[in-house]
Amino acid sequence: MDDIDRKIISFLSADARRSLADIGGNVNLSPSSVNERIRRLTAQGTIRRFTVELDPAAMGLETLVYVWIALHEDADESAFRRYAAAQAAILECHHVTGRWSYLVKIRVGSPPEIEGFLADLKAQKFLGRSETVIALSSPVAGALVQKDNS
Amino acid sequence: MDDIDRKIISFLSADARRSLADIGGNVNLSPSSVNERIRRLTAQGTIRRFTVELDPAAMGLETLVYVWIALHEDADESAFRRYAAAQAAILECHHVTGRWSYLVKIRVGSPPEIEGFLADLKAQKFLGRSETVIALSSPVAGALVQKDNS
DNA sequence: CGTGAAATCGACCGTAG
DNA sequence: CTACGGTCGATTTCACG
Repeated sequence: MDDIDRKIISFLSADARRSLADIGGNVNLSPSSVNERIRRLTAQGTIRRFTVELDPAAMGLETLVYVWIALHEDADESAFRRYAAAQAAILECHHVTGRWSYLVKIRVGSPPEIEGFLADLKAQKFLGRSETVIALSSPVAGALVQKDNS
Repeated sequence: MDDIDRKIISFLSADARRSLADIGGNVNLSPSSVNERIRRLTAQGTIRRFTVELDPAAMGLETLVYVWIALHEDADESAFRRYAAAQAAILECHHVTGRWSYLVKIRVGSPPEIEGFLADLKAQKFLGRSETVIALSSPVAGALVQKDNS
């Protein structure tokens, strides 16, 4: 991982379809050398995948919500993790320090859908207490990328 | 936005380098038709960009942190938004409902670096109160994609 | 890491439904 | 308005120096 690798990653982040020749011109390397570096970065997992960033509104996911969760005291924690991974609406789920045990980030079409999400969590007996925080606007939005289901 | 568009987006999400012919074979369309649809999805902004998903550890960003922020009472809110957008460590910044005004998601190399981040926020006179939450592990991690600085 | 050849791919056209 | 097939230039890829 040298400086050239970082530059290549930066170029690919901005536009993953730029040609090897184009990238090579910017880092003073031949197309095949750039190709070899990308191949290596991908093979060793530094680059996880080539993907597309999507517009949440166009995907019908305009409402961004964070839910703090304290698990029900006899909830199966690994079952909860599997549940979280399988739910399409759950973009992130983190085990966190502080008063709550999990922080879950979800995207839904509109605020009323939050209720169904919480109801399902409750029906699965995972939920102890929770606190819901809705994002009103996002000065820094974060990329919307579909979950990796591999 | 029909069902074929959604399938194409799903294929591109999993691997944005798949050939038009390959995708076309899976959705029963000719390569040029697939190309036309991707071109349209990109032009209308549904696909924002082609990019790469990165391994946080390989990028030296193993520590994921959420910071709740209540702005200093005479902080310039739009200046804060510009600051947030410019900070490389800030992956997301949302104006939220509830007791706090902003929720900020950052990634740093290690926990000690959080202190510097908070100190800078304070030095800029943005910070009223704050509460820091560290992610211990992430059952559903969320894609790491470099910020779009366009 | 660079060069050059070969295979593959994507961009563009006219045309058709 | 969207899909198709064919052509051409560009791009990736591979063996070799």
